[in-house]
Amino acid sequence: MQVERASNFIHEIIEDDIKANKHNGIVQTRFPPEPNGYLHIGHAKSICLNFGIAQKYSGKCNLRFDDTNPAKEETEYVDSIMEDVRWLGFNWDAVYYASDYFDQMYIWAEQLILQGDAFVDDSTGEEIRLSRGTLTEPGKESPYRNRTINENLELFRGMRSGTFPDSSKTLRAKIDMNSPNINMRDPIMYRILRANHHRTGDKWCIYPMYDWAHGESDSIEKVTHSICTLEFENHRPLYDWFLEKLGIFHPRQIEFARLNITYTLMSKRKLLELVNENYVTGWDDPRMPTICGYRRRGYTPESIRLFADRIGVAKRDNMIDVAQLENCVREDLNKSANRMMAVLNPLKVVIENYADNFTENLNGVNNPEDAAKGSRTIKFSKEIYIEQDDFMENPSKQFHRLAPGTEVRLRYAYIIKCEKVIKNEQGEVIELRCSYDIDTKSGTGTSPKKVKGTIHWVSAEFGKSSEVRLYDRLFTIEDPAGIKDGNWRDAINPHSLVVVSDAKIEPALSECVVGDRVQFERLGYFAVDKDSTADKIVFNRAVSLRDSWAKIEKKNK
RNA sequence: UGCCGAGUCGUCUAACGGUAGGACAGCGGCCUUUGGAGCCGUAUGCAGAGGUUCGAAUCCUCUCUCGGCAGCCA
Repeated sequence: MQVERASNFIHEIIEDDIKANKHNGIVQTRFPPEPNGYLHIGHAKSICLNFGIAQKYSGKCNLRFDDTNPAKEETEYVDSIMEDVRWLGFNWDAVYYASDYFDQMYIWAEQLILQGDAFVDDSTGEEIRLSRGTLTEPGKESPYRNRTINENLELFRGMRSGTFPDSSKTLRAKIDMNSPNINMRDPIMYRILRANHHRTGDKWCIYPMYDWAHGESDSIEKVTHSICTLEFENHRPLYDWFLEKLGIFHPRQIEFARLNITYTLMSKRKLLELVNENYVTGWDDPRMPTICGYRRRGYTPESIRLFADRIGVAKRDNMIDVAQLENCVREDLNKSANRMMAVLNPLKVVIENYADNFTENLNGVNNPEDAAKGSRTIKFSKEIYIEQDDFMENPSKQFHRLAPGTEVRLRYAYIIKCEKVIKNEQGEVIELRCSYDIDTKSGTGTSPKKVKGTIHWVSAEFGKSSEVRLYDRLFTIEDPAGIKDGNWRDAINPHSLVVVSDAKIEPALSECVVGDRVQFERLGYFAVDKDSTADKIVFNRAVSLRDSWAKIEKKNK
């Protein structure tokens, strides 16, 4: 799909730079995830932005794992991140790891020590916290701040070689404890931490902090535009300070507002908790806002890219209506998904005047939006299932479906009339007896008869059984992250998953394979889940169709 | 209370001193063998107050509101 990229303030900056021949007109970006969790749709926004810029301006975009904290990072996450970026449809120019640069960073750290711009601090974590000051009060200088260059160098080498216990010392940039920007109050560059790193193993016992690693990694990669989210805005002075002190290639950091979606949580930490506390079945649970969750649910990469394009990029905080995302999914799937028939809540219908043991082959169009998708044969028989919702014993005037004595068209088949309603002892409707009009067969064009409604159905004889999982928003309130008093867990929607264990599907549907996406006519878009077995295929509802009847019903209440 | 940043329809997003436009959501209608899709129409917005200007969402001043920052996380 051709995604037209709307212009935004970052594109403008880049276009100005190109015009000014900055960096000889070269554009280099990067997507820098920390491999400590799965990617979510917020990352997708960033991925589309960074890779999209590379495409638009004939530049390059790297994938770089920001793996400076071995305590949290795992190879499992690295693998999933690469899979998700590829699935979204992007190819990186190179894969790098911040850990690839540990040696270079170490050399640069010694350079700063030599320049008198960094020192080894023996203060404890508590002491550092206390001396940092507050938002309104300046900090106090560490008593170790004025060590000699040689002493600092010796101690720092000791830190690296494992002479000192974990957390007993840090390397700090020597900047300004009075700075109104707390990030500039002698920020920590290295901490001593004996942890096995997913790539460097036990080679290092000191690890660089984000601020000390990020800009330097960008610089090594000659990133021209280092795009990150708003919470790093206050870090930019420090980002620039390091690069200036080092005198190395200086990328420009640009911040944009991260994505928020209604009824959705977007923090990796909270998503991890949802997984660990079994509120969902895993990172790829179709209710999760993760890339793999959406993938499993049936969303397409195109739909997510379209969404990223539609929502734009700016600096103001935002809360995107989840309907916006769902609309993108519908828009894409409407074009690409084949139509099939499935009945979620079956109500048996016996067509009394239809011959016993007779069947007919009907023709169903696979996709009215795409003639190339062809058609299929659907078998019709005397006993069928229709949707319980498509029958109403005492209908309102606006109800266009089946009711006692009324007529409705069966999609691709005949017009039937409800002759008799059969109920059980509890008074529930369990079966309908209908008659069909042989002159109304679909496609013949011979019948002058018009009916207002057309409903879907599945042959009782030829249909198959299926499990269908209906997903709804995971949270009951628009901004679960914004809950002040109380727990976001309280806002979890207890009905976010409804399992239909015995849905009836037309035979062609049972031939679908995992990942296939189809439209169940009049119901929504569904995707075959990986839990499917040879005996039972499982469908996930990606998104329902727009339901104007539901709207009418709602209004009448 | 310090610093940084942001305020445009309900929600997003455009406008670069010259008619406030688009998308989603809403509403009304058309069409329809999916109450789908599509099509048409429609309401709602420049945080406030001053100023500069022939003309301000845009430039200036003040005010208000919201967000971020006090991890050896990123």
